[in-house]
Amino acid sequence: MTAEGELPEDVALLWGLRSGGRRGRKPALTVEDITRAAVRLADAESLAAVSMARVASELGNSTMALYRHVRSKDELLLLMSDAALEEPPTESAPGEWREQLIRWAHDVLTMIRRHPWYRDIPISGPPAGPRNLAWLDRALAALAETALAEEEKLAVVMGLLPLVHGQARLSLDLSAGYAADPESFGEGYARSLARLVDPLRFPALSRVIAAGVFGSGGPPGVDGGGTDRTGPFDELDAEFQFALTCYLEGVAGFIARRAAG
Amino acid sequence: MTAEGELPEDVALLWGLRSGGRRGRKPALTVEDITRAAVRLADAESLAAVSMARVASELGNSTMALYRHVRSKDELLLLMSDAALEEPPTESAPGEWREQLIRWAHDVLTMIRRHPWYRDIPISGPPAGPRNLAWLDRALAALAETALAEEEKLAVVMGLLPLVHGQARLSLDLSAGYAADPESFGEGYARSLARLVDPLRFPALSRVIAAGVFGSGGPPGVDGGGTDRTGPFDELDAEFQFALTCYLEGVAGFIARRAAG
DNA sequence: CGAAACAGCGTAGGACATACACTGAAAGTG
DNA sequence: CACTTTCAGTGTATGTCCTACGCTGTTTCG
Repeated sequence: MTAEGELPEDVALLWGLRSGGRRGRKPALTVEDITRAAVRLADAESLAAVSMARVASELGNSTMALYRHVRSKDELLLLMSDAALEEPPTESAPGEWREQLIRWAHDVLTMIRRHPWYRDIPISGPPAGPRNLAWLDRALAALAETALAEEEKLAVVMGLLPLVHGQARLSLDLSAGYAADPESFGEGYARSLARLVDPLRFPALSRVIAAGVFGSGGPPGVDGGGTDRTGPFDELDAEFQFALTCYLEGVAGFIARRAAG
Repeated sequence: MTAEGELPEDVALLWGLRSGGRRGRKPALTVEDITRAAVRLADAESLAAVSMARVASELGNSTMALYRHVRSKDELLLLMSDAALEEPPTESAPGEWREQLIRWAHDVLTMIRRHPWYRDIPISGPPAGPRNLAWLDRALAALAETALAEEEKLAVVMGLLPLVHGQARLSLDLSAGYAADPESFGEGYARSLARLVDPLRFPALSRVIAAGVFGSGGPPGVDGGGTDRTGPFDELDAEFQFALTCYLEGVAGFIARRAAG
């Protein structure tokens, strides 16, 4: 498609622009096939289940066949990280910038929750994959009508990103922990804390414990840790909602100041 | 110390309350030794370098000796995650709640940066380790004088946490990526983007690119990816500062409303 | 002095990523 | 059609990892 000029290897791979000669045996595998199989595996089990051998056998090929299409497992992970992001909705979202960003953050969050392994893939560089950039674009588009400079729009989005990712990671880790050992949450957890936390050493914390905050509302609502996780994350979602609202209120103040001065 | 009653295994381990008989051969290794050695290894190289074999040989023992003190590698990781957190400063911080929380967030951030592997350890449950709770206590203490209910104080802190952790992860991942391949940042990155990003498909994004935002201020300032990373993280720190300010401004509004109503 | 309890060690099994040399198929060239 | 080049997929081997299991030798209690 576009000339492949001098693009970095990784970027070319992400955009499907690996040159590829036209002589020799016809490939039976494509990069897309491999990525899809890996994503399916990760969705069904976990990122740990994604080994080159498993992916290859899932495709009915030998392990080493994959290395013709992918330089290393890290490259495969890179591909997976872009494939996990589904195409963002194209119709422009309704509402002013704040509602749009809230919507965006929730979309990202539920998307990550559909692919819980996403959080375990290390980010090795700035966003470069097509889907990743599509989501970035959508967030920036929400701020298009505001009085912010382009650089400031980016800063707002880049501030939002860790909030969403951090929230996703926290809630998913806790869900996984809860699924693995429900005993360490709720009641039992509260009792352990009460026993261990010395009111002299941890005054503020023990006041919170004494208020019984930890007792009832245990961990996030989890449907069982299965493959498709659309269940209620009410408790933590409320926290996320709160944090998001606070952040955006701060941004609103910033925008108002920009518009005025 | 405190009776070990019915504490969960993990919690007992974290608080150093593993029973341990007094008969038999004297232990040459303690859990603390093992944890310290593992942390030292992770600091010096990476979390991937922390294998049971490496840790054991670092201590001049055989691999399997460690399993007398630790049930699995996951338990060791759990111990490491609490050990990475240094004891928070005990003198109560000056200033009102907002300054204190900013200070707290920066302390946490620099602490994580001193132990970059911290972000790779999966969180398997609610905070239970002594140091972890100490930091939680300090954050809650900052809000002690405010008009918030105990539950709301916790919500404010729990909202702050993903922000800090997400920021830490993002900035460290990017630093690592930059150290591994500086070409994919700055100039080259901007040029790749300009070539790949179709203004029709990504209108908002290409406006940002056209504004030259990506060109100059590339990645975080990194001193080389070595062991001790106290170098300037200026670029991303500014972004973090911005996000933090926005969040806390929202919290301030919330507190004001609580105090009024 | 037994006997029980306990720390550390050696081995072995199963999993992993991947380097390397190989086989055989497709496409171009004469 | 024959021959060569280029490339896809395979098999083997190396070095790493975690950890289950059984053993040896030491310490302390009855």
